[in-house]
Amino acid sequence: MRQVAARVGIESAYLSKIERGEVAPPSEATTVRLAKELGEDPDVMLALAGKVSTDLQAIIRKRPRLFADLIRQMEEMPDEAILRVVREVHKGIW
Amino acid sequence: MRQVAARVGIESAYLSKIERGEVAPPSEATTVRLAKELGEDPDVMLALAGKVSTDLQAIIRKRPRLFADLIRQMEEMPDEAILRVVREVHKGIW
DNA sequence: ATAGTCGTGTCATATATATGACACAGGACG
DNA sequence: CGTCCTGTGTCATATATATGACACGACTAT
Repeated sequence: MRQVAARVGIESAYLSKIERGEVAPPSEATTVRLAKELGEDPDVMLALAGKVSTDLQAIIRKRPRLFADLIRQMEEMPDEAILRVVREVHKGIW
Repeated sequence: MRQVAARVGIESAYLSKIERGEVAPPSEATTVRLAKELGEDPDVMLALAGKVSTDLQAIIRKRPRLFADLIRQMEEMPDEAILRVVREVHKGIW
């Protein structure tokens, strides 16, 4: 634990508390470094920490109405359907 | 100003500072109440305040990878293309 | 047994976030 | 001219956020 903490750049005591949920989840930067160290997806890790990465937020804020509508509409769609959209979009069909 | 402030539930002095950017943008709740009072779109208002509404964030956090990919891919798409997706999705094609 | 390692409890902040309270200077208005 | 309203400057917090420092009891390996 001390080694992971050192690599992440935080105190081991702090890491211990984080793991056991004794303290609030760490800042975005710390969470991301931790995710990398543990080989986890940063976005997933941030979600577990109850956060959404600021770069995603920045994208949304550039066109709030558009993205707000899109995301709210997709709330109830099954994963599979969203994945299709992602792939279609990726192929540059739009 | 005092009337708007009163309806929004904040001090007029505070509202004054908010308008002139002398203080950081208010909390999400206050920003939304202000938006409603001024007849603005809450999502747009929040965007101006540098925020993204927590309900959108909650939707994203439920499926972080999916939405993270989707949003990042749409970053460079023109408004029009995103609008098409929104409408298609709305029609229940997916 | 003892020295080192491990996770963890306790205490202390430092910085940000979000807002209230109050008083005051300038102009409008009767 | 005095009153009243308007926006604003100053000061004060209260609560959250994010983390460090240190010491201690349990265990492990020599």
